[in-house]
Amino acid sequence: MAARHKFGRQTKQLATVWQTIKDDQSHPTADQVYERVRRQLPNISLGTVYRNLQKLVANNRLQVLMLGRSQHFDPLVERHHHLICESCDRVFDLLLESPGEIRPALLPEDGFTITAHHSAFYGTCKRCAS
Amino acid sequence: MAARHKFGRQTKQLATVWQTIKDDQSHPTADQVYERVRRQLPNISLGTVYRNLQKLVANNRLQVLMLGRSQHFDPLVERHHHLICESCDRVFDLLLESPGEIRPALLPEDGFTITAHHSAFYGTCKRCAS
DNA sequence: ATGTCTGCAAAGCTTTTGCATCGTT
DNA sequence: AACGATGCAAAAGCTTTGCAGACAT
Repeated sequence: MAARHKFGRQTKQLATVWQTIKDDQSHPTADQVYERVRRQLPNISLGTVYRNLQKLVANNRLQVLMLGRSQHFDPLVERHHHLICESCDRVFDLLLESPGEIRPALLPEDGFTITAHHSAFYGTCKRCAS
Repeated sequence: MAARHKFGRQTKQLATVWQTIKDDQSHPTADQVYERVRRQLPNISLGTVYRNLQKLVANNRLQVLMLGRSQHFDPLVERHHHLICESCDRVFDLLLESPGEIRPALLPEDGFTITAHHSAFYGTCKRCAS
């Protein structure tokens, strides 16, 4: 009944996954996290990495970004958007000045050229609200 | 070398896929298109549906929207955004008044409640541009 | 002691692909 | 006749899951 129950048990696998990703700005995939964590815990399994990443997402310590066919994990959980280079596939965080207002100064290295964008709005439709 | 070469051959599979989706606003997945097309061409294969959908995308007759783990196809190819009901998973098109300006009047049935949104901007980073 | 978490491997789901054959041009 | 498209089935890529044993509390 202690507060930490909601986070489940403290295992070295979970701790290592978190340590590996908490300051990472490269938006790694589960597999990339697996490869890095493996250097410290050679016996960890990919399934465990997935389960721990899910747990961190459920506890709001990570955000998931779906790109192509894979999930990318982002320790920046405040609402923000993404800049995706179609040439090297790197992903940059794009912070907002105020809701809906983009801060151009944060375009990476001041040199990102935007050629397309897409926005998705999530919520509840009229039919489901009633 | 005729102009129609760029569209490839005219097969009844391609024609049926197109007829099935061209006026559809429900953003069906490949599998949903397959199920509908199958009612007219019972022997069509899922692989053929995928190949024809790809062809229509390549010819700019369809747009792809990645949601969760699946591709959704949209015959509305002008730049627009999406409204996704998290309760029933329906997807609504959201047109723009001018680039970057959302037209609230188009919120489906005037009754869609937005709780979250995410934007992705695509382009070229400084490193790749040089 | 209890029940959660782990490693392993198998299965799942969506999408792609190899190949022999069919059908358009 | 030529070669692009099809059907079938297998494979691929990513993620989830069943299970028996290990571990945290």
